[in-house]
Amino acid sequence: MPDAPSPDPVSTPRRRLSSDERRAEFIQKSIKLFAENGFESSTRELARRLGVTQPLLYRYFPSKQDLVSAVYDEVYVRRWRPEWEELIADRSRPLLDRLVEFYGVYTDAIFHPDWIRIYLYSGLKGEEINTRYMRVVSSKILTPILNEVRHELGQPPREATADEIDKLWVFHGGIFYFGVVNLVYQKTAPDGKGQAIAFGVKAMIEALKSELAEDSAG
Amino acid sequence: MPDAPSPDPVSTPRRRLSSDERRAEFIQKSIKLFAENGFESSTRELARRLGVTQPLLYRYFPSKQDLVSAVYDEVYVRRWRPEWEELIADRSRPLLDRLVEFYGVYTDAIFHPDWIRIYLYSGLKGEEINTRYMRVVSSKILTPILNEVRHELGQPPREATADEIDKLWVFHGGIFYFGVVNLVYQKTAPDGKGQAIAFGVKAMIEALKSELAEDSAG
DNA sequence: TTGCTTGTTTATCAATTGAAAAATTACGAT
DNA sequence: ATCGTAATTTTTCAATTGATAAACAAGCAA
Repeated sequence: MPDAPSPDPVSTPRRRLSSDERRAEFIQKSIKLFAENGFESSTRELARRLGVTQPLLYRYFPSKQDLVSAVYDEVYVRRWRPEWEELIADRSRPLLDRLVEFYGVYTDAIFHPDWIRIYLYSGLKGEEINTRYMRVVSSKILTPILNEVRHELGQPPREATADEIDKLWVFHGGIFYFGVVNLVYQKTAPDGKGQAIAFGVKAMIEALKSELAEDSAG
Repeated sequence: MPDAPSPDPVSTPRRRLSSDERRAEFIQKSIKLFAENGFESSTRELARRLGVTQPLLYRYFPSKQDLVSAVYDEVYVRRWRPEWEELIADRSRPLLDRLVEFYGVYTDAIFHPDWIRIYLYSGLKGEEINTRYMRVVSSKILTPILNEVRHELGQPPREATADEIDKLWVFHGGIFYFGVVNLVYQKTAPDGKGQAIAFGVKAMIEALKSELAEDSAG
């Protein structure tokens, strides 16, 4: 007995795609499927959603793990925008403005069920790419923000301490977790996103300024 | 061919436990296993870790899902301390002190790989108990904190708006996510926990006060 | 039309899974 | 010492899984 009843032969007279198109379809549908059900989702369910038989997958990916890696690449690497770093460091604008705008566009990129869920699933799996991503956040977002706050205080840039980075994780994580809560509560339109970001950024800048000023005074 | 080589007959001369003890053992080992590998962990792996055969599980739990439910009960329900709510509301002490202490003991309870990972796994599964837990956090932690901040400003208590709760989620989530980051980075001893909490609480109180004062002025 | 390349399906495997039924054996009560 | 209850194991299923090999067919080139 074959595994799948195969696609409806009437509505789908067996279409044939180019190698590149089919591969891209596999990756896109995988993102949806893995985001929904985790990486233990079966290759048969994936094939079913594509209207294709399961062994076809192995024409494009030597193993399921290779498909997972392709998904990681699409989600983690391809969605990062290098201009984010420039936005944070643009001293022609007030810091508050910059950060509010940065978190606006950053969350526009990552506050999607796909992204957040794949991020969490891969983190729980202990995937190296997840750790790597967090180091990128630390070096390309958190450290630059800290530098900008220092600059506002007229302090010279210096190596960030572990405690300082921890504080920035509390702030950054607060905004991220706000996205998670919205997801869990199924708020389809995150109306409060803007004000939540503004609140977080303001609170962080003020608290950090007062701590950094304290340090240099003591 | 039997599935498991069964426990070493030398070191383990086949011990026999009471019904209650065995059941408790199943639950405790399940927490570890599910936290490590997710709820798709096999019942055979669980039995192997207990030094017991797999079908024994079904003497104690009608199905794997029943075991999962028992784990949820242990993690979500049994670890909650009702005295936390009193701690937050104890107006004989300064609010900052109360909140720093509360988040100290609260994170002592939940900043463990077991708890955090089971929380995340169950959240991704969309389990109802996870949503329920978040509502408890909202009503028993976030709303009370908001009330206390209002009281400090001499404002009368009133129903919290969705935006206000969102702001408190940003703060609370920041502290929670700090725990997640520590877990991912494998920091066995979360040294910076205390200062991260102090930073978060201070930042939140200040930012919230200034926003609430603004509102009542405008 | 013919033929070839390659996208796709069919058929099949071995391993793993949750679960049921029946046989066994530890151990406390008598 | 014997007996019976209940804890535990043995045996076995059917379903699902990732993966392979071979057959098939769509569509382009000659």
